[in-house]
Amino acid sequence: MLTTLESHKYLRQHSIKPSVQRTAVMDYLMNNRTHPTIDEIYLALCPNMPTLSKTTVYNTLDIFVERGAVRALVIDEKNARYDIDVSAHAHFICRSCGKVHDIFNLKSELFEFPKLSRFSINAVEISYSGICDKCKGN
Amino acid sequence: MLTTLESHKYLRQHSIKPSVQRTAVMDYLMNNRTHPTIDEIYLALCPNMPTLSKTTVYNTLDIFVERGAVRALVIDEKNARYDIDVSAHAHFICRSCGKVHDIFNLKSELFEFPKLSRFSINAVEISYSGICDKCKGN
DNA sequence: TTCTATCTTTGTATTCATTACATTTTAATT
DNA sequence: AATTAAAATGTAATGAATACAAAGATAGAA
Ligand SMILES: [Mn+2]
Ligand SMILES: [Mn+2]
Ligand SMILES: [Zn+2]
Ligand SMILES: [Zn+2]
Repeated sequence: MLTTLESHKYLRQHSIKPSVQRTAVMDYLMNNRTHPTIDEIYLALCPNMPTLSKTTVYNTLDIFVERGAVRALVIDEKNARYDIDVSAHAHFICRSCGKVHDIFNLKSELFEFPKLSRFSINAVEISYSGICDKCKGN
Repeated sequence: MLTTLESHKYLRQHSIKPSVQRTAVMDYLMNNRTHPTIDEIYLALCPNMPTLSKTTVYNTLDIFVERGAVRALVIDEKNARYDIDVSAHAHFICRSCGKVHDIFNLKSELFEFPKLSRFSINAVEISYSGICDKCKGN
C-alpha cells in the first residue's frame, strides 16, 4: 500500500500542488493499476470524500495528463481510461468484459517513432484487443 | 473515382446486401479515405439522399465492421472513425486539427500479435499522435 | 491578524455522440 | 395480390464530457 507521502512527492515532482482531492486521486491510481475510468475513480473515492465533485475528478486528471504524471488511454470507445504508469508498454482490452490489461516486455523497437517529414510524433499507443481467458471460461 | 459497381462487388464479397444506402456509404468510404466520422459521412450523403437517417449510417457501419469490410478506429476520443482499408497499417492523429492520417510501410513485425497465455488477441491498433506540418505552419 | 489575489473545488446546465426502440418502407417469395 | 422478412427511418433516451459561474481554500502582503 503506497502512502499519501509518496503521492505528494510524485505530485510535486510534476509541479502539481497536492490538494486533498488530488492526493486522493493519485493514491487511488497508485494503488489500483486497473486503468480506471473517471467514474470508477469517483465512485471509489466518494464514500471517504462525500463532498467530492465529479468535475474535480475531471479537472484533476486533466492536469495530471497535462503535466505528464499520468497517461490517458484511448482504447475503450466508451470512456477515457487513466494509467499511472507512463513508461513504454502496450495494452489489451477484452471485448467481452471491457477490462484493460498491461502488456510488458515487448521489444522496445515497437515504441519507437517512425521518422516522417509530414508529422511531429510525440506519443504512440499500441492496443491489442480480443477476449481474455476469464471470459473464454478458462 | 470508384463506381457503385465496385462497391456492390465488395459488399457481396462480405455477404452484405447492397441496398441503396449501404452502397452510398461504401462509395463514400472508397472515395474518401480520410477516416471519416459518422457525422461526416451523414452530412456528405444528405444532399443527394435527403431522406437518409443518421441511424441508418450507424446501422450500416456496424454491419460493415461486423463483416470485416471496414475497420473502426479508436484513436479520436470524440468520435469513432471508419477505415475502408483493413490491411495492416498505423495511424497518426494531429492533436491540433484532429485529422487522422495513414502510416504505411512500417515493419510488418509491428503488427504481429504477442503470444500470451492470458488473452486471445485478434486485432492490433498502432496509433501515433502529435502535430501535423500544416498545423505547425509549414 | 486582516485584506487581497489566486487557486481549487463544487454544482448545475449543456452539448453531443451513441444507443434503444417502435414504426414505416422496401424487397423477396408464394 | 398477400405474406413475410429485411432494411430504413424518426424520435426519445442515455451518458460521457464540457462550460461556466459561484463558493471555498490558500498564501502572501500590509
Ligand atoms: Mn498500463
Ligand atoms: Mn487508415
Ligand atoms: Zn474479459
Ligand atoms: Zn493538424
